[in-house]
Formats: sequence, structure tokens, C-alpha cells
Amino acid sequence: MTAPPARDWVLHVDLDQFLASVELRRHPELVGLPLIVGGSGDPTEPRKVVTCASYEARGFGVHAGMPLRSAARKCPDATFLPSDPPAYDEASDQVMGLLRDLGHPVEVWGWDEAYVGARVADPVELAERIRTVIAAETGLVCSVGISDNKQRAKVATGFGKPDGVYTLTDANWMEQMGARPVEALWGVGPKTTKKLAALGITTVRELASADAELLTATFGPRTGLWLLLLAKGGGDTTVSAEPWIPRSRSHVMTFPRDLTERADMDAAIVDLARHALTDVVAQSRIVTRVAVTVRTNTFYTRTKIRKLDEPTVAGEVITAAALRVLDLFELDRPVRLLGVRLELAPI
DNA sequence: TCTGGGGTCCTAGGACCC
DNA sequence: TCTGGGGTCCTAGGACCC
Repeated sequence: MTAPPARDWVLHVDLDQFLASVELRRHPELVGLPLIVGGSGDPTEPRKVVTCASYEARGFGVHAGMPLRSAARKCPDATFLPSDPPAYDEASDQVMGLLRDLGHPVEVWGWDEAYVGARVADPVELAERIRTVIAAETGLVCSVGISDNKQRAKVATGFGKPDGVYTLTDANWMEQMGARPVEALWGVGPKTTKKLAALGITTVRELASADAELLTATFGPRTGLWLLLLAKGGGDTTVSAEPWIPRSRSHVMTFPRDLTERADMDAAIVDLARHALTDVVAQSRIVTRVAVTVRTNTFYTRTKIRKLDEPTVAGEVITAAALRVLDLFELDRPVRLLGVRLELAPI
């Protein structure tokens, strides 16, 4: 038995129940009990949702995005903790640093996910080494998906969770995925699933053998062919260690009570714009466009955007622009949420 | 229990110019 | 004066993800 040759692999590393795990590290007495992270930690707080539920809490039907009050009804014995972003930033940085120390390119995807590109003969050995190092150095548990592109590696991680490793390649893709609904593909959501169903396509196997022209006619030239590629197990094979350059910076706020006074809306918009601009300036970036989002009490949500006369970081210019965009709305209903997004000039 | 916050990318269609 | 087509810029909105 000769050793297999080295090949280019893409490993997807995903920290299990990340926020809950970071909290459990410093509250070990809570290990094994249902834990829910979100809002200010007060389960009676309205208009706040679960950011992360521990596996124990998930056993009660609690999941991310669920209103805290619903979570409290489903799992009254859970411990509720406030979200602590600086702690998650620090834990994430620690994990990403350990991954980089392995000597392969690492592409960070948010707090709790990263892709590692590696030309190795034994990717399972690398995956286990990653899991061992992260557990030993940070006390955090992760799962790893192995494939030759990002989308398939991400799907593989789902089969590995929790606390495991799974490999998906051409050899087992159709066998594992063929009979599953198209929604099992990363990037296929409810809307695309419905459109595909109207074409008589419901499974990954059906999508993989669908007519390319039918797909491009329905979804456009790029998206149509991309869906076909995804179903065949293809995807993006590049892993870049280059730091991510953000395209925009935004802040939104759902108010504890709907706003009805225009002066309050103006004040909130100025606040949100300043907040976003502070982050932009800290990263030495320049604003090119200003977008404002309005959500009314009926949950009707719309965004309007305007290009600035010239790129700038001048606070007065940007807050004035945001107020002008807000002025484009009717604003004849109570406002539940306002948001400002600043789009940035490329570097 | 009414439904958070932070992002990216794609497509369609109008305006405008040649 | 009318018509056609190509290209670019801009905004709206859809869709998806963590």
C-alpha cells in the first residue's frame, strides 16, 4: 500500500456553538446545561433574539434568530447571557492565529469559520491536527469538512458536526447528496428552492442533470450555471490568505418602541451614521455612497441609496447625506427600524 | 413570542450618450 | 425626423449567509 499523492484540498473549519462555547469556558459550572446567548441577557426583553444556543438548549427547540421571549418559554431553565462581542473577537483571533501557524493559507469567514487550503496527502490527518491544536490551546471544539472546494467542504462540515470530520469528494458526493433536497446546497435558499420546484426540480441529483439553458433562462446566465455547478459538487476552489477588504459598514437599530416623531428619526439616523463612520475612519477607508433602511411597524422594509458628489470621510457631509436619503421616504407609518450603510471606495 | 444585526453578490431596468 | 443598437452609470430589490 503506497501513500496517496499530495493533492490540493480545501478544509472548512467551523467552531461548534461558538458563542456558547466561549461563555462556557469562563462559566464551567454551566457545562452540560442549556445556555442561550443574546441581547442583554434578559429573556423578557422584547425585540431581541437568540444569537447562539448551546446544543442542550437546541434540544428544547431553541435556535439562533428566535425571539428571546420564545426561547424562555421553550426552555425556562436555560441560563441567559448577554452577547459580549469583544470576548468573541478575542477567542476568534486566537483560533485563527493557531490555524495560520500550521503554515497553510487561511481565509477567515466570520467569527467562527475559516477555510484552510493545503496541498497534502492526508487531509484527515491535518483536520485532526487542527481539532487537537484548537482544543488544547483554546478549549474550543470544532468540526472540519474536507473537500476540494469551499461549497462542498462547507456541506461536509455539516455531516461532521458536532465535534467531527467528514470528507466529501466526487467519490461520494452524489451518493451522499443526490437524494437530498436542493436546499442542502450552500447558497440555495427557500426562494430558489421554490423556483426550482416549479421547474420540477427538487433534489440535488435532478438539479445536477437539469438543462443548462432552462436554468440560465430562469435564473440568469451566471446564477443558472452556478446552481448547476453546485449540484454537481463544484464550487470555488481558491483559498486566499489576503486580508478581507470590507465593501461597506452598516448599523441598524430596532427601537424598543416604534418612532413616530420625525425629530427622533433624524436623531437616530445621525447617530447611526456617526457610529458607522467611526468604524470606517478607524479602518482608513473612504465613503462613496450612503444607504438608509426604513422598516415600518408592518415590517415593510425598504432601502434607498445615493452616491456622494465625491468620496469623503467628512462627518457633516455624510450625516447630511443620510438625512437627505431618509427624506426620500414617505415616513407616514410608525418606524420600527432604521439603518445606515456606508459603501466604501475600493482600496 | 410577532419577526436582530452585519454582511455580500447578482439582476433588472431606466437614464443618458454615442 | 425617425429608428436601432451598444455601452455605461445608477438605483431598486432580491436572495442568501452567518
